[in-house]
Amino acid sequence: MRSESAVPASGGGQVQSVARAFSLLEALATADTPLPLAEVAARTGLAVPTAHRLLRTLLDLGVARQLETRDYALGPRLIGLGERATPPLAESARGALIQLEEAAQETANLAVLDGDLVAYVAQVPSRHRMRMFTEVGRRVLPHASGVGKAMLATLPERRVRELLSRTGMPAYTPTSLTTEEELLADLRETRRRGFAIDDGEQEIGVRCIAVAVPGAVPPAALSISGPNARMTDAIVERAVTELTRAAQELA
Amino acid sequence: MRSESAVPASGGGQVQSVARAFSLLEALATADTPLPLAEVAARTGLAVPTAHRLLRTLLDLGVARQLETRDYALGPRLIGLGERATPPLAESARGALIQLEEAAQETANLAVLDGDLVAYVAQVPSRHRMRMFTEVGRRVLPHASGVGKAMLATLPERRVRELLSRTGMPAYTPTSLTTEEELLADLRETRRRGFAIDDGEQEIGVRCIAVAVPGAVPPAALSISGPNARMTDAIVERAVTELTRAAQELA
DNA sequence: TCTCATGATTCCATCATACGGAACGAATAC
DNA sequence: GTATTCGTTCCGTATGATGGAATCATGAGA
Repeated sequence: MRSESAVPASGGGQVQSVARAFSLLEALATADTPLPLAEVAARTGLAVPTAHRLLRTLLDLGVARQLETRDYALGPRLIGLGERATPPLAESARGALIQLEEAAQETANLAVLDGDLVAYVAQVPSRHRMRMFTEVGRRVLPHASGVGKAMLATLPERRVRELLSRTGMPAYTPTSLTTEEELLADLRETRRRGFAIDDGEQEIGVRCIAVAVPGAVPPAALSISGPNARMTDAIVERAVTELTRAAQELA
Repeated sequence: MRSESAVPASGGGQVQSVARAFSLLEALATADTPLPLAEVAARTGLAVPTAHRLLRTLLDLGVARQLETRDYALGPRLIGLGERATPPLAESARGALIQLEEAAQETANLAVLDGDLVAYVAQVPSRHRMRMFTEVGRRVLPHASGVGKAMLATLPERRVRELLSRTGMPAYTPTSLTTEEELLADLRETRRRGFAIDDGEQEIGVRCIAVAVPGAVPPAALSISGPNARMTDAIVERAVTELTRAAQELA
């Protein structure tokens, strides 16, 4: 059996088959249409019989389902799990996110700090055709995202240093901050001005404005993000006002 | 390694560790509070080191998360999966379900036919303290549920017979229908009166009124259910009116 | 209706992988 | 300071996951 790569979609894990199973689910989630077995196998890099056996298990569990065409899709069991995994904050932020998108016409996000990672828990996508793919559930390192920096700015420097020592500061783009001092300076600036800016630090060409929800435990933040061509000063100014108001209301 | 029972929470599967992983998630979902390792292991019947290894994998994948107390809870990754697993119908039915609960003060459900099983995909729980545990994601056999019978009544008898030959007709309570003829008669009656009744056939003491969504593919149905002490004739009459109206609107 | 091709499913020999008892370590209570 | 409880790591074992090859559906094209 090969022990090398094998599970590209999701990160490493401990129990191979479980990691592979979620890799399959992720593939089904990413596709905007149900997929035939061969396609799922190809996308996950699994051997066809292996993918088949895993999918059959997921089918039995109700976590995947199969159409008459034999194509596979996500199953209803995930609905309940997803709902119960949603923090109450996400529910109450729904309205705020809708208003934010309304005001800025750009994607509005809510994220919380989950351990050392930032997890996106709710989103209202921009009405524009060109927008970020929905990233609810995605987790990223805090040092290179608007929401992450907004949250870190609420923590004592000692906690930030500890976190960074565990996560490191990999660069995703040329503008990513990669040293502790750079980041701490940025956080001071964030506290001063009351909001965080991510100018292509996570992904080239994407600008993001974020404000922490005051007093939230675990830390949480709201953001508005879009292509920097559209995120003009005027929009940013408007976004800051709305974000700050929304964050206050949530608190 | 024991090959006997081992995974009580969820149904059988093919790949043991995947079935066990979901058994753990189910345990976390069922608990209304985060659980320590020992407790999760106990509830799933898994050995502590096994549960630990699986949970660590789920942690890495973001499907579970761990609080500072080391207790485990469902992770944010499930939110996105859950959303994408939700059929569009569930989204648009939200308003209708809220109105239904409003009118009857009893739990309102939306279910779809997933293969041979009925899957609950959306719910607005009753305001009463005494009510069904949320069952979004749960799948049951159609012959013994209100929504199931409402859906089956829309299918040609041949299709119903085929389905029954695959699923069988186990009795859950003394009033469960257990023969094909009984069920087919019930379905004819359902078509005649325009709604299905489940009088304690799924669970003793629970009465349920259901109406199919006309023309839905796959078949879908709305229902209102509650303890039969509260599901009086007056409530039922009101429920039927509202359910029928709501089902028309959804179609 | 009969190829043929494509893809899904089942088999099965192989051994890597998941397993869990036991030992160890951390954290809290007493 | 000691005991107790709970979490984590170790590691030998053999089970259960694996994937190449064979078989079986399905649908297209003639």
